[in-house]
Amino acid sequence: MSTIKDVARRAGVSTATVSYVLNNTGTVSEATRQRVLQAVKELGYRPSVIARGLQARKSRMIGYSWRPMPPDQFNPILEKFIHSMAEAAERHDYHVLTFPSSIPYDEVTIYQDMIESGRVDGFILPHTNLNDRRIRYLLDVGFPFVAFGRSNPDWDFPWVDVDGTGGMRQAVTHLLELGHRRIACLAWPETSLTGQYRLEGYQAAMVEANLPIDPAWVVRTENDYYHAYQITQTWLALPPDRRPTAVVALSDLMAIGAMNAAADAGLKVGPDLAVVGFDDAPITGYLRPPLTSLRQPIAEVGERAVTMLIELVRGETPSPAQVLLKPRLIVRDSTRLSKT
Amino acid sequence: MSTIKDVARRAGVSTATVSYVLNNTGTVSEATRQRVLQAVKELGYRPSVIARGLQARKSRMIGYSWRPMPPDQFNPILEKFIHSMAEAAERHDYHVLTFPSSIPYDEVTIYQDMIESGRVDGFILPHTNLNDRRIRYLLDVGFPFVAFGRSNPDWDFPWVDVDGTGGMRQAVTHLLELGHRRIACLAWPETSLTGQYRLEGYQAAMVEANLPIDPAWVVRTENDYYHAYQITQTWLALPPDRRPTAVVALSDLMAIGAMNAAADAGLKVGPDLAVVGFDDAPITGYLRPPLTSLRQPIAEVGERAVTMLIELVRGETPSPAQVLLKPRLIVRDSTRLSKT
DNA sequence: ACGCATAATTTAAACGTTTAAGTAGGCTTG
DNA sequence: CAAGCCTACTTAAACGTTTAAATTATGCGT
Repeated sequence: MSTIKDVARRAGVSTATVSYVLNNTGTVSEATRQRVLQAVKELGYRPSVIARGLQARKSRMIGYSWRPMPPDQFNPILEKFIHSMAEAAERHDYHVLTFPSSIPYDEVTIYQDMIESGRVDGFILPHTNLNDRRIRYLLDVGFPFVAFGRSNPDWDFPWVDVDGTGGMRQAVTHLLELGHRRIACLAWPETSLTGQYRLEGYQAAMVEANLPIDPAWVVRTENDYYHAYQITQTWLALPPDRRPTAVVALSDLMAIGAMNAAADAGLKVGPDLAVVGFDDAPITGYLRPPLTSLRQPIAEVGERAVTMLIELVRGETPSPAQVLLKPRLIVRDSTRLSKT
Repeated sequence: MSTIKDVARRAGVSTATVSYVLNNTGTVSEATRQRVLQAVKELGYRPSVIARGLQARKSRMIGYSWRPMPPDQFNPILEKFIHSMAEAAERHDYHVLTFPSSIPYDEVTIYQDMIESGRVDGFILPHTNLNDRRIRYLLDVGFPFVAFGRSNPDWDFPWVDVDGTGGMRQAVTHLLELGHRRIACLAWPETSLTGQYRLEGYQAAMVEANLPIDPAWVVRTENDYYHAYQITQTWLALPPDRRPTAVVALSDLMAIGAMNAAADAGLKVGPDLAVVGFDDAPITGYLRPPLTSLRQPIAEVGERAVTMLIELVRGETPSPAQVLLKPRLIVRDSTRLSKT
């Protein structure tokens, strides 16, 4: 593996000149520039990113850590997200370092480790929440990061998020147009900010349509298939005038629970009970019936987050520093009335 | 951020001594050792991994690139795999660098880039095949890697793989025990080595049971839902004495295609047509009926591959250099005879 | 008290870059 | 034609470690 010294020797110049040519800095005559480039080509020289990193005190690495899913759940967005981040990063000669957030550790320790050892120049933070300790820590130490998700309104930090409120509003509006009036919502615990935004969208759409929300129609639970299944069962057991004809779920996993509960009760999902999910996981289209769901623009989230982060690392101020993207409702048979 | 010089100054020693203490090399008196450690603690000093990397000409990074899935398909193992690799790596102070294998590029170029810029010390290679150009290249340049999957038998390189042959044999044996005699197989094109191994397991189990394989029962196709759906339809249209009563698929995605084709034909999956998948994706348990599938020990694959790779990077020779792990058949209702 | 072996520590070079500061030489300018 | 100014380079220090080699301190046997 050849170094800048080898190139300099072969081109008959100093290493400084080579460096200037490679970085398009300094003033170099066209003749020497060509000689240097020739030498680079002949030797197949590639600058060492580590040596560059030492000099610049930058690693050109972006750290990304996600919460591992329990084995029976799926992470519908991880692959696309990492992929889009890595691609965007590569365009700027950055790379993505994935590290696990093992449970035993204090959540913040790993981030601290990564910073202090100089492994990464910045972070993308997924799964944010109110009073997120990682955000608080990174703000305190002034280390660059961009969050995928929001947090406390009085914390000023850069984020990209998907508009859960708008998404749920779309979903409910869609159901209203189909004639549904009694719409239930499989929600998340109050501790989830993301869940809160989504729930608000449901509520807002119902209020705007002047429809009452029966308290029984909103149930908060962990993101879990069986909970969703059971809750749907209780809904189906309500008296006819209170029984929901449609369910919007905060995730595809819960939507599947609702679908299966309905099917097991002898109902036809779609005509008898409409179901909408959130995330548009790749399998949704293969379910029976295929599930209507809200597709998040994951690739765009990853791309914009990384772009913003690189600006931050360079000392620039990304503008806008907060980006809210719209999800798109993918309509499938789980919200179609006609019996297929 | 303090450096080794700061520590040396504070402890009243040279930087060399600090380095010896930190790495447990050289001979340092207990008194100075304590003084150094004290200084380290007081300053919150952490060695710069970049500076270390420059000196050692090592990045302590493991590169991992995977083929992105088409949007309508899912990668059932990616999350677990990256997670297990990252955890194993961290135990040895290594980290995982994920990079996309963008289509436009020549497949090998990206690996070359990573090597020549000194980004990574080794690779984990997923999705191997016969005459795999990445393997050939890495062998030629002598760069450390461990493959997840096998390749040409006459190429000697370290790999970890899941025993597809044994897995399919398990699946078929399970079906035989349930009384099935006409078993079909949704296979992959001949170009897929993994597919070849799995298919051989199916064939071997049938032969051992002295059962004839009707040529119509083995259909090779790309890993695709719709193909699987259509092929199953043609099977169901066969005359009763040739119509399969069970289907083993080389992936969950194709198994789902088979299940849906059967359901749409008015058959009950399980009693009327048994279906077995491969991968045990997290959703399989939530399908109707839940899908019997072969679970790959992904976490162990990741862990062992990384351990082997780190040995290689250190110049050691991992033993064994080839590891074949058994998948486990998870039996669910898609292969149960009783009508639920 | 001396020489010697060994233990403890320091010096300085090296890893592969970048870049501030310095230096020639040619060109303009009054 | 000297003073100054570009242009096109080079020199050398710096980034934060490790480590071979050199140096100094310590203890031991006689």
